[in-house]
Amino acid sequence: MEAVKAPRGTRDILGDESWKWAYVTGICRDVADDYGYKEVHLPIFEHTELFSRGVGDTTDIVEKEMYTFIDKGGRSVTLRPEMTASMVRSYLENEMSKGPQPAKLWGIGPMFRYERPQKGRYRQFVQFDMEAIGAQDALVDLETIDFSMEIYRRLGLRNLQVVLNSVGCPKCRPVYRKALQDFLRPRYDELCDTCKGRFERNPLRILDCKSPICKEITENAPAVTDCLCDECRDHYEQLNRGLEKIGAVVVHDNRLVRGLDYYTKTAYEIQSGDLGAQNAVCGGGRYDNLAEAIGGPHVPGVGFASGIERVILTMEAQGCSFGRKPANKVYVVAAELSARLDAMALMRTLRCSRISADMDYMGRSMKGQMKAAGAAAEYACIIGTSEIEKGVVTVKNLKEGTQEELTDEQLINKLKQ
RNA sequence: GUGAGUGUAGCUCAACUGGUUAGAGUACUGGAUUGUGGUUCCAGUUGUUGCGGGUUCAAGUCCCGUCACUCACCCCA
Repeated sequence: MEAVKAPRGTRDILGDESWKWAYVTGICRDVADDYGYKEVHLPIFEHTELFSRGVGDTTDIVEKEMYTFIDKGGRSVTLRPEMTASMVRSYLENEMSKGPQPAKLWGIGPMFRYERPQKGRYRQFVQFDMEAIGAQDALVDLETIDFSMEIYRRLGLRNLQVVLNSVGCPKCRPVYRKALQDFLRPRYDELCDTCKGRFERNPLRILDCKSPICKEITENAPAVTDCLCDECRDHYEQLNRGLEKIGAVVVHDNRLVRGLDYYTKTAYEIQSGDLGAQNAVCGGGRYDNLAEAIGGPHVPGVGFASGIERVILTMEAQGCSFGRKPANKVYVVAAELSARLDAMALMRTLRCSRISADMDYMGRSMKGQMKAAGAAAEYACIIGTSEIEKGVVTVKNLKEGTQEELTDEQLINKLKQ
């Protein structure tokens, strides 16, 4: 019988890689602390309704990418495809509006989307997510973008492009929508099949179409930013002034349309030139109508999500540092089989002093143990009958090849430094 | 969901147009060196050629199916 394998689009992150994850998520955590955001732990599955109403039931995510199932109580639940809807749900449910505003939250964890895997795209993937809920000031949009850029700056990433757009609000979007439809109508027949379908349902997405014909047709289409209402225009201008003030370089792209319905006003993406087709390392924006969509009062919010796999892929492509790879300080070598219990005791002493140590459990020869020591540790601590008699341990510096005899106490003092 | 490419040892890859018992490097284990690794030398272990079926005297090689991986479309982090 064939052994069971991990499901498609999932993968195991093993010891040769997991330390990189600890480094990256540690930096995300540091930045969140410095920006005054608090960590939250939210459920990995939610009522399906949260996403169909929040993300939008005509979006690809909800229409064809969700892991939805009926639980034993007959409820339809869904493995979260993104975190923002849960964040807003949590804000409402925990009455965070009664606390300091905006509520500044962050979280990290796995998301699930049923898609065909490719480079930088998995069915289970990890996102770092931050949200500022309860404020409509453009300064918060600015902080959001700045926050994301600061993470990548600290990680040492280069060649990133911040792509910015405003997608308007319920007041101006219908105006733009109509302007766009009027513009496209004369050449409707030439649009690709998917865009014909988008024409009524979500014409903004046509701007994002990669088919050459559609690209050509939309080339001179009216821009969203030309149709913004006064409020949205002000907001966008304030944000741009702020970005200029902090020296952020952004690219304006009127075609940037996010695939989630809840975005209003600010929409942005940070793209990496060192990924494949899935080049967005971060995506976010404002979602002033999300709270209402899921049955709450009007509560504005902004935030972004960043895909950790993609960040790590980009860092690897750019040769960025991941800090120090964890390695044992000491490998304890038992010169004879009879000394293994003493080796074990020494190892325990070291570990209790927070000196990382390991030893052989395979009954290997001394030579074999030394070889393992050389591959895994800075020092070899050799213990055998002569050491036991003298009450010492032979300590060998494996890089320099020097060695000396030390008591346990001397050894700990030496290695503690 | 669509398209293309790839599946041979733990890893990286060989095996001419189908032709003997599927090889090499690396890794691993032991030895040379009976208490000392990273260099060298010697020896040894490692395989359902992804899986299932078909064609053939003969299949790692050709055909069909299936699964997985990779890349792209789509979508997005």
